[in-house]
Amino acid sequence: MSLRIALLGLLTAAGPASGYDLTKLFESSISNAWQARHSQIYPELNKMAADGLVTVEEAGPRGRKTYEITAEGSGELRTWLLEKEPSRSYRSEGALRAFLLPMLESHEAVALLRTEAQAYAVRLAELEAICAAQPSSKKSGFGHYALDLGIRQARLMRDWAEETAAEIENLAKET
Amino acid sequence: MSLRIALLGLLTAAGPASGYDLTKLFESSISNAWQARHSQIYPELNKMAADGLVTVEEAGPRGRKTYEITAEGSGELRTWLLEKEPSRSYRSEGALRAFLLPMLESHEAVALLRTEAQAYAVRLAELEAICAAQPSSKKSGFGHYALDLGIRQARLMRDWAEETAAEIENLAKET
DNA sequence: CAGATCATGTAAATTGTTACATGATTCT
DNA sequence: AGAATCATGTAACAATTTACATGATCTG
Repeated sequence: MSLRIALLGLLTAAGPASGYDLTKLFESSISNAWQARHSQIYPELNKMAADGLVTVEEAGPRGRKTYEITAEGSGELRTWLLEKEPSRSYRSEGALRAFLLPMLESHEAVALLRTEAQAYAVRLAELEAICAAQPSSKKSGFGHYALDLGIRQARLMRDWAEETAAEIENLAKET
Repeated sequence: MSLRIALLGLLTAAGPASGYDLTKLFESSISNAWQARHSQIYPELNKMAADGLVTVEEAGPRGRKTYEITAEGSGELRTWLLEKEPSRSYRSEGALRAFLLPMLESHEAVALLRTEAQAYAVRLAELEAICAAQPSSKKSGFGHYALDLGIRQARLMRDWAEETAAEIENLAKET
């Protein structure tokens, strides 16, 4: 379901687009929130067309097909946002690693955490660059809130990894 | 792969356990990091036994089977932690909702965010209660770091939802 | 003894990843 | 002309969810 919602959202935010365009939008615009490969996107778009949520215009060079959201599609999206009970379930390899940290030697755990902190610092810088590049007029456009959330999350992970590394180092020193 | 790792981790943290026990441990201990249903856990344990990562003792009432991690299993877990490049990809319905917020009327978005903030406040309180109940001796045991991370994340979501609701409310007032 | 809980499984459907396959157009 | 990129798809496999199915043991 969420894939379908993400596609409807992108078609709302960016206007008519091809599967190829949407694949790239997944990478550039919404990758903080959801991911999908073209092999999942193309069949889903065809199903959505069959369900009347989008229209297809088969034209353009290289067999390009352009999809456009229909009124029914917009309705579906609104209903999902306003009426569907959100699923807050969460899967994260990073959190799984956090759970397992105590089975490592202190120095191993610290090294792992420092590497994580570094990776999240890089992501944070990337997201902040995107944010800075945004014209202030777009401050409330699509993606703005998701970007803010992504920045907060990257900062959280960086800080958590750094602080936890320091904490474990201190614990190790005491003994 | 991550399911297998989570199971090995739980068997390391909690000692020998049945599939049923592990199903409950997923809910109580590691739900912040990963989730799995019994229908996924039982077959996976059998595969792991076939691969020599755990041993099975078929005994106990009601056909209960007890699984114990082997040296090979521990090795697999350590290798995963220390050598596998972490995947930082992330899927979250909450972030998807954040992306889509601008398509709603201000008052709808604000209502949605306030509900989210409330839900995350509840989760935060639950996690903090678990943390407070923990004896200080367990401060560095399994789950401790994951719990800290979970608390930070719940707080982040609550604050983000609240602040964003306030921001949208202000923007709406200005016009 | 009835209801709750313990305990294990399988099947079908959905979702997501990786790999395979193909051809058109544009750019240098 | 050759390389890069645009553009679409399918197939096989892996992971996950939901539903179906069954029976043992404990508790009041």
